[in-house]
Amino acid sequence: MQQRSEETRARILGAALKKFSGSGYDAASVDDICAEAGVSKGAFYHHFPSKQAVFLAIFEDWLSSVDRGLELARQPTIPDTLTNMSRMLPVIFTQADGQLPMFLEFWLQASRDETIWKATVAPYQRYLDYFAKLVKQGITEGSFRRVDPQSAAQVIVSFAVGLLLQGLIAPRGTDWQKTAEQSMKILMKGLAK
Amino acid sequence: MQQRSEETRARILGAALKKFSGSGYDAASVDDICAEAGVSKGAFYHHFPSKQAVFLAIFEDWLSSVDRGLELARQPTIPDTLTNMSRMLPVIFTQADGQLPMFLEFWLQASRDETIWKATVAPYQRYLDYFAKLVKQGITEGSFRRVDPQSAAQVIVSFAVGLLLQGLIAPRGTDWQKTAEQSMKILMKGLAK
DNA sequence: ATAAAGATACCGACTGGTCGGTATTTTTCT
DNA sequence: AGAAAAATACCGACCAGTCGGTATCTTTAT
Repeated sequence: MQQRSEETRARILGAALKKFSGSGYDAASVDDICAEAGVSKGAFYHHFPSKQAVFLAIFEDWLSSVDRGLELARQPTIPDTLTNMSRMLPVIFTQADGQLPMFLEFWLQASRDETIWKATVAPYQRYLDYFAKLVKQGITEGSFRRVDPQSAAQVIVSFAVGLLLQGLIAPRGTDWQKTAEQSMKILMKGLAK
Repeated sequence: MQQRSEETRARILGAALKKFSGSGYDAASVDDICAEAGVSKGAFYHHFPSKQAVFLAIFEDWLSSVDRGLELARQPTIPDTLTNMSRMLPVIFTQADGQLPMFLEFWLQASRDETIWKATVAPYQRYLDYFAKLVKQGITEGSFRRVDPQSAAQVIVSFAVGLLLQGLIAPRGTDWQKTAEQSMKILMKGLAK
């Protein structure tokens, strides 16, 4: 069976995640990753056609986990759902820990690399639509006033992304739990009927 | 007179800006920058101690220009001031054009590099305080309800940063003028009395 | 059952090139 | 002349990806 093969592949992915997180995509060399994984360079290129491919694989895993998280946050009413989602942000801060810079770097490359751009824009659009749909539901259920769902979605995504970004360089022990909650309250008030 | 010297320095800065914008900090090599500037490597290292120093110089110039822009946006009332500032965003999109990725990359490095971190966190705090002060003024002037100024400032900054970030990968042809305005309207409503 | 044949997984030295930075020499300016 | 500015040549480290070859597992044929 390809038991060993699969374990090697997993080891490479794990090591790559660790290295990418710690030093960034560029700074993490394939040799580093191989060393971390306890695997030869040959094995690396046997399982993945390129360094970029490894990154893409990690990225897609992460997208799935976010999707799962979003679905898990669903509540009977839209405002409750959004509030619940805002509570996830601090969790992401700590859980994704050093992974944030990595995804930022990925985003960065997306603006320059055709391949990565395609892998990024699609999910981005998906999230935008996702939140637009949520807002629309919020309107029909009577929670929100009749705002433009697209714009509202953009505000929400901007806000989330901005908060994440600030998490990168925020000084010492900022209380993100409180910040996220307070912020979402303001946002919600702006949407509320 | 060190007229020529100053021109060389300016040429290096200009070329560095162009190259950093186009390909990013890492990808833009010192050789590239020198070639673009029509200057030798010796000249480069005569004027700047390192590649990073050049970046820092550019960054500080940029900060100054943002400061100037913010002051220029001031209006009699705080909501008008903020709305006015939101109108600046699309301008930044087009004017800063390819420069955005560069600053994003800078931000990224800030999370890993001690030197850069210091150069980033201070202005970041400054902007946070700046907007907190604006919000506080908005409250005392009676435009805003009694929100927590710190949180409100965080929302504003998050929102701005998030919008900028989205500008990087958004499908071309997005109407940022409208998006920014609509978004700010929602935000304002969330803060309004 | 088992040996031969074939496929898959893995190894690590090596390539061709890039990079930031330095040491040394030449030009320019006062 | 002599100092500042600029040009050139060079260094050592590093890096993504390649390649010839080996080990290990799976399939096939007797």
